Amino acid sequence: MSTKDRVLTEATIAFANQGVAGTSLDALARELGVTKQTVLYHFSSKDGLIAAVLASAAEDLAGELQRAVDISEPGWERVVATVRSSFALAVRRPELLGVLREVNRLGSDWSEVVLESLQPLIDRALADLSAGMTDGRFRPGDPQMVLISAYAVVTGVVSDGELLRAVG
Amino acid sequence: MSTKDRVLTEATIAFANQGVAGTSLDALARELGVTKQTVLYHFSSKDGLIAAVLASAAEDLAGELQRAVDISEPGWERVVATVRSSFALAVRRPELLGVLREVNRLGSDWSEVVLESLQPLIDRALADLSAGMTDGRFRPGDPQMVLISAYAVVTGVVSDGELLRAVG
DNA sequence: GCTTCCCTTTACCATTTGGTCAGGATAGCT
DNA sequence: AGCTATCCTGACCAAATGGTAAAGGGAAGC
Repeated sequence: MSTKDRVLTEATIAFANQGVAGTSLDALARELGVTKQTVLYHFSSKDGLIAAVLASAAEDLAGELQRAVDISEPGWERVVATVRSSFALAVRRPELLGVLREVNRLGSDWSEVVLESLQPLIDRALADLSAGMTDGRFRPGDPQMVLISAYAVVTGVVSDGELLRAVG
Repeated sequence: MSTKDRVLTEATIAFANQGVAGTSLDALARELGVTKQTVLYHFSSKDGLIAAVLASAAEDLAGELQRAVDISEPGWERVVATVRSSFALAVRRPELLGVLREVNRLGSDWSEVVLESLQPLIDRALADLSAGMTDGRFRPGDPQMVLISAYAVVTGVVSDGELLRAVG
């Protein structure tokens, strides 16, 4: 793996675990066994690195979810497949969801980078849920609330480890 | 309100919004119209401030939830009252849940400070859920998973504003 | 051989960080 | 009046922060 890619993946993990503000370029570089200037060579600034991390994380996330949608039939089966795949992804690559959460405190300028990849998936999920509810395949309810709850539960289970311990 | 209390409440909000690492003592003091040394006078170090914020937030949270539990009858009514009160609290003082989330990246040393106040409530909720499930008042399921999901949804709805916008 | 391009490092820099130390203001007590 | 305790600030510090400038090293092309 190229140094640039190693920086990207390590930065994603660090941003998810310690937060963007809690991750210094020095610490990140040290973790990789390079100097901070190497990081700044590949990503011209910390903001540049953030943008790259967000874009790649969103793309990965969207890609994996899209695959789960594509291999399943519409209806309930697709819902199950998507949820199952989301949990599997959350276990395999928790940093993707961690980084997604970090977007909230970076502000709306940054969220655009992420939503560019995710918005189509969100819209499609809402449409599918809505359709399934009207023709009686799903229990009626607010599709937006269902989606938000699903997202919150998945990310919560994978990201809120400390509080999870308290519950058991 | 005393300066010390003002620092505490402002620090809670700042920690919840920008994260602990993203909140400098200088910025916090500037927000309050005092100098950093004033902050360090009341809380001898940043770690001391963190500890105070966590303790007070956990206590507030536990107190408000406890009240909701106490004024309602056991059973389904209590579940509804607790959920309703949680949402109301999350809207009124979102920083309490934000700070709770921040504990996850501070590490297990810090979570002890928080859990000291919250563990009794968690245990009681688990016991009540479990009892209600066995005697048929609630739909059977995993009490721990129910509690975690409820927590995740409430905090997610209140803290993940940016992603919420994408859903609508 | 030499040059060129890509990658990485060493050497700096200005600013910000958490934190210390020595005061100063103000109120209450004797 | 003096004295003390409480609260707050200015000056300062070492370390860490994001970032720049220059230079070395190695492989490929000529």
